[in-house]
Amino acid sequence: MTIEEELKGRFRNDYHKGLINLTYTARQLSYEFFQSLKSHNITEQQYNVLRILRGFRSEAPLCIGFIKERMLDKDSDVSRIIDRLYEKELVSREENPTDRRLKTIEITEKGLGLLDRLFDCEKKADTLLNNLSDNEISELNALLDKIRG
Amino acid sequence: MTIEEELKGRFRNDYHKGLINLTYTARQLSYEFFQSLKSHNITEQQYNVLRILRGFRSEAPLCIGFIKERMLDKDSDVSRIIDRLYEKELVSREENPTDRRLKTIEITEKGLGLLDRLFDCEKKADTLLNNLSDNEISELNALLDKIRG
DNA sequence: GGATAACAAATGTCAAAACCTGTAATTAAA
DNA sequence: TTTAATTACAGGTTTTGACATTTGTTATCC
Repeated sequence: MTIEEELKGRFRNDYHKGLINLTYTARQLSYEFFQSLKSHNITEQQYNVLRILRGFRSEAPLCIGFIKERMLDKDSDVSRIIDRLYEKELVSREENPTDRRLKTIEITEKGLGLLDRLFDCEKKADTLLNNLSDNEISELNALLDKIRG
Repeated sequence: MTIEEELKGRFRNDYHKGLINLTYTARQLSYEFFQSLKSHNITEQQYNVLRILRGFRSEAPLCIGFIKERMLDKDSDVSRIIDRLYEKELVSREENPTDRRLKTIEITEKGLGLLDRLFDCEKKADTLLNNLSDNEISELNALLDKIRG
């Protein structure tokens, strides 16, 4: 395994190793999932926007700035990502009547359907952590929560 | 913290949460580091290639395919990333005399110097895990190693 | 009320990169 | 020798990040 090669004994300390280890493990695990997005004709950023739109539906109406704040990459060009989702009819976009500077973005039924079809891919991704026991998973989550403070 | 909002109680199970938690935490941590690359006029992928070139110098000569295998994104267009590094004189590129299908890529002194200057950024990144004690870091590394099998 | 600032989104422009297809050169295998 | 496989690279499209500017709208100040 090529990651292992590089992870072998090249670290200043455990903290250094921890950071690299975290990065590599996370990317390795999500790689397969992100690959599966391709066959559904959707990109990683477009998926992230859809996920945000679904996850925060209870806080509607959602505007572009709200989505932007929640993207991991703060400089992402959400206006144009929405453009592409709109063309695929995965989101709707309307003027907010109470503040016409804002646009109200919603995930459509078609968008929800796509996320549902991706659910199988997501579930398969869960099994990537099967090497850990229930206790170990809880430990991992506790440690990660603590990292973020 | 917006990640926290989204991490709140929307998971099928701890394994699901573990995967998302891992992904988000890793991206959050590396975000700052990759931002610092910008001021050094180098992109994330270009940094990854340079790091591979330095890390595996003992296994020279390194060809493009070798680098490609070790990139986290297996579909990355290493030929053209090398093009850009070559233009900046951060790598050299020569024909491999024993197999002329291959190109021998090496990091230059200028490239090594750039990585050295990035060392401060890397050290600063180590401190991102300071919320964890020595013991907790060891635990984390052990868990991550176990995930990858 | 009217000028002005603040704001949200869209738009323009460029570079980096993923992705796809294909091709040329070279080597390996039949 | 002919055929197949390998390796790098080129052309082209699309997405995205990065940064600046513009447009329309709302809020604020006098």
